[in-house]
Amino acid sequence: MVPVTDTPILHVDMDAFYASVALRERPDLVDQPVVVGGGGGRGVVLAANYVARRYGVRSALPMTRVRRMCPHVVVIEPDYATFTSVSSSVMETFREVTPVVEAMSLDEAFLDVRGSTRRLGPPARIAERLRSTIHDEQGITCSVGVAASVSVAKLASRRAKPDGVIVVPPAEVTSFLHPLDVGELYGVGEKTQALLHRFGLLTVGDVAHTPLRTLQRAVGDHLGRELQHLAWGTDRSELTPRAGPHEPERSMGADETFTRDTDDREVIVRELLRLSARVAGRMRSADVAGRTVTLKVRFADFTTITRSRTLPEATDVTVEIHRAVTRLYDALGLQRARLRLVGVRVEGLVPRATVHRQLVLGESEHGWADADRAVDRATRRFGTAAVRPASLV
DNA sequence: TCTGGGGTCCTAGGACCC
DNA sequence: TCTGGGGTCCTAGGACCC
Repeated sequence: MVPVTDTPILHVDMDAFYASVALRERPDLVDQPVVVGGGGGRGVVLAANYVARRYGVRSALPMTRVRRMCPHVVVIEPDYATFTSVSSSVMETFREVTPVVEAMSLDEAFLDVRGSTRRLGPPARIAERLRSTIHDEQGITCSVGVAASVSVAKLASRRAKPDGVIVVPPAEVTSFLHPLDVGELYGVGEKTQALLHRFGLLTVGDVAHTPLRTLQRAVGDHLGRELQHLAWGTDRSELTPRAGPHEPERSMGADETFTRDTDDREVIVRELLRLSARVAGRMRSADVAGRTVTLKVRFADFTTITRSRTLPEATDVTVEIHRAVTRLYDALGLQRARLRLVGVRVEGLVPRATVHRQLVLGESEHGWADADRAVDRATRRFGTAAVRPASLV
């Protein structure tokens, strides 16, 4: 007799992941408020431990505010190499339980345990087994939500935090979901929450009992339909196994906030070169090229605009990307506008092997591609700092 | 000296084609 | 000389997620 479960989806979410990993090296700090994030200037919180959360500190808060809220907070710089390696080990633990693992980010994944209950017992027991393995091997805690669908499992893991498990059987889905605020639903952020509240829709139950057409008039066809499913827990229950959060990327980009706002064209164009080189380098290591180049500009008042241009041919060449974004920047015709941030993104990525360049007679562009590849080789041997365009030295 | 950086997806209008 | 309709591409913006 094969045990059949009606709650096969597990959502496993590390508790305060970056902070928990950082604290493994600093056990002396576990009882103090600790955040991981960029400490200097304009950084924000990546993760806060539960002591810091008692002061109201949350992810994405500006560090300047955090220091006001909690003056004795300890700020730790993020160490992504360690985060990535802990994440890989945790994902490996997941795959010992089931091959059907859909990673959402470094610290979060869905598991389908339908095929594992005969060997390992009911989902709740599997959840506890995962939690104790991760705790023993990695020294960090996690929370698990167990349900029939992806979004109910995710909401359950959030409710289980920190360091707990919640199972929501099908018969209890509506009594679990309907009292929640609409803002808890996946896809409902600050704006949509406020919009729904203005329509008098405060809880998930309110959304569930609103006619689809009404909902769609408020939030659009797509989101309306989506919300109706989420409100009844009838969203997807099939997972797409994948190792990383975003496997074949559809776009690659880089942006950077200046330490101080600037209106100096030379500084801006140089920053665009640095960002173009970073993006193009990542594209080349991923063996992709892209046609649409987008410039992002954020002004001192935080308003943000984008300008994009689709090239005739896909490229992964630093100077071509840089030339495109510089033209877009100059076309803005900014005079004295102070910029807070600039960004470069390339979209429409395709495998580089599928790109066949139509070189115009007399064109010498391939020289730049050769130069980029020489830079890549030197970077691999000597490190990023060793090789860069002359104007960045 | 409020507000990072990496992404995804949706909407909407205009161009263009059949 | 009275107005269709669908599909695709491009651009810009916005919302959201981790």
